[in-house]
Amino acid sequence: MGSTPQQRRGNTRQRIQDVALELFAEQGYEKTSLREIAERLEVTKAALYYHFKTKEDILVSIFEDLNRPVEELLAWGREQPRTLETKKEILVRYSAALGAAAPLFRFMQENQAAVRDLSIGKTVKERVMGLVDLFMEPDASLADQVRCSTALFTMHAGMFTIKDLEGDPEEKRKAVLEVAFELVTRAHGAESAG
Amino acid sequence: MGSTPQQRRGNTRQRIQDVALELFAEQGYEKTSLREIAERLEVTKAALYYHFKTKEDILVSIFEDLNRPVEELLAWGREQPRTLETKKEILVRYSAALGAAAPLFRFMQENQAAVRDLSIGKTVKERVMGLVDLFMEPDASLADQVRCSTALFTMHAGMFTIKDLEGDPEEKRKAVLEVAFELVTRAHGAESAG
Amino acid sequence: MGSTPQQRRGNTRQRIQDVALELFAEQGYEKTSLREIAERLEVTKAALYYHFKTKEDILVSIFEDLNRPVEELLAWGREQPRTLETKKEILVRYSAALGAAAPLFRFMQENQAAVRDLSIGKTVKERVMGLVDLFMEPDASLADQVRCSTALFTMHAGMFTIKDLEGDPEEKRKAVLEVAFELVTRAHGAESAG
Amino acid sequence: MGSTPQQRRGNTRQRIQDVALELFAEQGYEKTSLREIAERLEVTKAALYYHFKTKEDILVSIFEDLNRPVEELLAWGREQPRTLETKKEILVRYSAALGAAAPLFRFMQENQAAVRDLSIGKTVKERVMGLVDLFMEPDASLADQVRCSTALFTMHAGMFTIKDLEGDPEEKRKAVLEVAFELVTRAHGAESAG
DNA sequence: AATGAATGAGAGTTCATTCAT
DNA sequence: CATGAATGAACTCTCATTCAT
Repeated sequence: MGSTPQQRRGNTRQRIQDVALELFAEQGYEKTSLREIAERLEVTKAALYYHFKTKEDILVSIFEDLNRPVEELLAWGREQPRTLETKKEILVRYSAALGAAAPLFRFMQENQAAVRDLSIGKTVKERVMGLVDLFMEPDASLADQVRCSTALFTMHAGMFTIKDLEGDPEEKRKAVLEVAFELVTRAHGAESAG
Repeated sequence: MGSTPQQRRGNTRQRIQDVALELFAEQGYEKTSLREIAERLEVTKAALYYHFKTKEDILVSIFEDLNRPVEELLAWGREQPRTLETKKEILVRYSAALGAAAPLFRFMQENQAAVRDLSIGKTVKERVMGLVDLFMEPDASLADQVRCSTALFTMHAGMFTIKDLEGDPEEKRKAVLEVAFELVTRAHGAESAG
Repeated sequence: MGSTPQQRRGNTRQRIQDVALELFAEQGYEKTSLREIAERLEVTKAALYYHFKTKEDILVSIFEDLNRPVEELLAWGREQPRTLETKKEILVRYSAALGAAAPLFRFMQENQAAVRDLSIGKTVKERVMGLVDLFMEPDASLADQVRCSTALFTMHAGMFTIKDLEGDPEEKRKAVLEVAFELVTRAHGAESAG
Repeated sequence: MGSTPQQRRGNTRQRIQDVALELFAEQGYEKTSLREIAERLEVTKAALYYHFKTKEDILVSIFEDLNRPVEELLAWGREQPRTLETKKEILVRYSAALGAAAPLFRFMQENQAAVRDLSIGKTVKERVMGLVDLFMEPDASLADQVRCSTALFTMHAGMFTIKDLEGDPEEKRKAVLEVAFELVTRAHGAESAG
């Protein structure tokens, strides 16, 4: 059963993306060869090149597809009032976005050096900085800036560091969110109170 | 005068490590070739093999040298009473250790996928988990476990994420420590108070 | 209005030949890929295969079309008396034939190695030798043989070497013809006078 | 007894150049693969890359070695008085230079398109134009310019076109020279007489 | 303490070509 | 009249590694 050659027709592009992301996340970008991807799909390397211009292009296409929700979140966040409620809502939504594209974000977390040198590097950096900006008050102290960065980072780390902790995944996600809330709340309160 | 060939004699091993670490941190482990290292040192690739058995061995030797303080910190921490004071002292010392070997830790942070597959991967993971254990109370809640992980992670992130923030490096280090303190304190207080 | 898809209908074959020749002349036969040809025509590679059996077949078809006048000139020449007047007339007609299919002859001049290995190679060589034979007296001295070859070659060279010289193209063509006349005349005179 | 591996040591670079030139001249630059060169030498492709940076670099190195006499001839020619005697002497010397590096010049003649796109293309063109300049009087008529170009071109053609004519090679070389003399003499006389 | 010469394996990429639709 | 999808073979080039000297 499964996927006969006939059934596969027309979704090869998608299947390449799926397998590639799986392998990129598992082994890293550099260590994953196109031969490996092709073999796992039972097509030839040349078939990959029918669908994508380069190896990098495979990653770019994955990124563009899966990163869109984050992009939208960023746009949404920029139009909201800078309240604590908004910030919490952003964290909740971000957590959902990360969960929905976990392999991609795990990959980016674990291959920062590789990603930095790729064409998506610039975008990734801008996205992260854009999000941190949504949490940060204009005149935030250094410690508060660290708190906001850390809040975001905690969630990224939650993708894979925390996965070694035992416990129900959903509860872990909540725990991560709780700590992120805490950090952002503190950073928020400090300014509005000060 | 700089370093004439004569002066260099006998410290080639050290120079290889320095250049290798620099390049590993800059470009990643996989993307750095032995040719590149050799060229920058103006020796041949074969010379590298006189001093090190393999490419991986170069990294291992760097890691063994620069990770020693962390190893010692871990040993020390395990003999201390599990007080909040101890935990804070560990954070202070860890911060110093990270600062002293910044390129290595930046490298490990940005190349987690590569490191994981190398022989040092297991050790690195144990080291991190060992440190987190020093902060964690035996019956800590999930949220507290996240707090402790995050405290450590905040410091790693401080190596490179925070470097984009403006401000005096020393003050940034303090700000990072402050947030880490906060997280560990909360995790500590929750248990002893509960 | 240019060439809308509708207008293009039915002359795709011709358009392929045009674009292919243009690229072959520009970049050489080997360096020109079918992908490139197809892209420039905004059709798929498979479309090329609807009209031509192979890449080589494209070139063959171009050659067969554009070389016909030379073929006819050769046949005509063979039926004429071997006078100096005839020889000059052949040169004049050959010059016109070259001018009318300049890109093809430039291509052949600049890609002799490639042409030689293709199926047209044999024909091309026979054509050139056939023409030289029309100039050459049966018992011509070696120097006269060289003169006749050179006369023809001068005209080929005129396609592209001389194009770096400044001056009106039409005048250059005449200058080339003049020199070719000279060479053929000398070779002719030597024999008839000797 | 032929070339045992021991005997080969130390002249591999030279042998690569020899075999490469042979194949380039035989089949063209593009159609000659590094695999082919390596196989004929019974070394691996990687060995070629120990001695040369790229495929193109192999050709460049051959060109630099074998083109030197032409370079020197050009320099010499520029310091001589612009007499007919000088021009003839240049032709004689050029003929010798071409004969000494026949495979290279045959290659360049038959692969003009490929050569043009390579890094040596510019140099080749300058060399030819430089030589033609040595023959050309400043105010030469178009026909005389063609004569001078043709004189040079005749010699290049002599490398391979004329090789189909029967006769002793040395006598053919003389015949070619004779025709070249004639062309240059006419171009020279026209000006000094005019 | 180091080099020169080489290798085997494999990388990413491109090519002309095929064929069911 | 043409496309979409794919292939097999080949390409140039780079890599970590070896070893006699």
